[in-house]
Amino acid sequence: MPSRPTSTGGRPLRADAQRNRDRLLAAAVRAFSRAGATEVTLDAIAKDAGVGIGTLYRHFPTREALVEAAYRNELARLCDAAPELLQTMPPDQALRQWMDRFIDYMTTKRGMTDALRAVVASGGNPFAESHDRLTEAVTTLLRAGSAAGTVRGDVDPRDVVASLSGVTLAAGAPDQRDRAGRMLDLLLDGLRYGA
Amino acid sequence: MPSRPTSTGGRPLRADAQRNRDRLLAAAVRAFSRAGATEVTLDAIAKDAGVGIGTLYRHFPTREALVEAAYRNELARLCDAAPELLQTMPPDQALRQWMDRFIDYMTTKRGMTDALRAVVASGGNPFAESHDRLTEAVTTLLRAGSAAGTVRGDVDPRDVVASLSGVTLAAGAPDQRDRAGRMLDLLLDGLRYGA
DNA sequence: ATGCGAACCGGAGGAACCTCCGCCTATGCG
DNA sequence: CGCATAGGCGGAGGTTCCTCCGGTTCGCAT
Repeated sequence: MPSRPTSTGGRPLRADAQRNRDRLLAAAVRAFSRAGATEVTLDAIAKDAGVGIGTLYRHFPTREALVEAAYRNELARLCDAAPELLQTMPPDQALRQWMDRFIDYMTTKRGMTDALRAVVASGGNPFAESHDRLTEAVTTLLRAGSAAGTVRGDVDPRDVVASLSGVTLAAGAPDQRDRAGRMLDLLLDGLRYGA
Repeated sequence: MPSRPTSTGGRPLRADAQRNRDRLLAAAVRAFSRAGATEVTLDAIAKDAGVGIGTLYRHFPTREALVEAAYRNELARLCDAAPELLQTMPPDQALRQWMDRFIDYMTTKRGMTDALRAVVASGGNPFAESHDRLTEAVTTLLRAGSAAGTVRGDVDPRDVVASLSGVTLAAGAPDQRDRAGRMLDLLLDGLRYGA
């Protein structure tokens, strides 16, 4: 089973298509880490990757899609941290810590919020992967808390993911980090209420 | 004290400027109620108002500014409803009801979310008015709840406003109305926790 | 009425976005 | 190996955004 190189399923990409896709992604990561993801022109990325603008749009129909794909790896690592946190501290603390990291990550990677909106808004196709991972991580944390009796058990993890993204979208600017923190406090209190 | 016609303070606008401003606003309201605020070109609004595009941009530097100004009246009415609600039901119910209305309003007026982001994000100049009114309404509701003992008293109303906008931004699509409702539940539980 | 400076008007124009479609090439088959 | 074709390539061009500045108008003081 030699790894299906394409991302969204379907039949494997043609060799040239795959090459171009990789180049685009590489160029995007380069560009995004140099400047905020919002202030990079897609034309520039396409040129840097050595492909036409049309090719970029075929692979990534929207700017958000490109950003999401560029950061997918790091986002996955963040999700992987959830089980690890649970091994070193009580569930409710782990939940809080993980959420803090999430916010930190989102506010750091400027332009990530663009992608986040898409990830959360669409149960749709292209973002399903990241969306599922996020939901999975939150589910794990919630279950552990519920089992320990420190978090109520009647909450849909997807609502929590949406709330998290709400915090990011509403207070995602780096200079509002403390407000985001207080919003997390509120959310966590809600998750504890009656538990 | 014959009413200062300009919106953001400073000296009153010159007569022609005021006239153009009014025309622009009228054209914007017309356009926004015909189609979603996101899919109207600013050039079209300017033309409809009979002014140059430059004039539009001078009065409303961003699309959000225009949207916010266009809806300011209705938003104010929403805020005015807070005290009235308090006279007909217990504070925590009033709070909930008011939040529901808020979400309804935001999801109805397509394109309003664009403005909302700006309203909340910036303590800055042009949105100060709406931001203050919103905060004021929430403060009223929170205080009443706190006095009645059904809402905790140690919460900054601005954080609640931000959370509300978070709900809108993350679940503002009309087909996610039920999710938004559950997110409100969570928020309200957080506001009750330990109260 | 008249003159003057401050403030406003308007649209030309450059930048970015995104679509659309004719050309080209990788891939599989005879 | 040579051909047919599905599928990918790329960039010209229409659209919208937003800025910038020369010309005009307003409002006040005289």
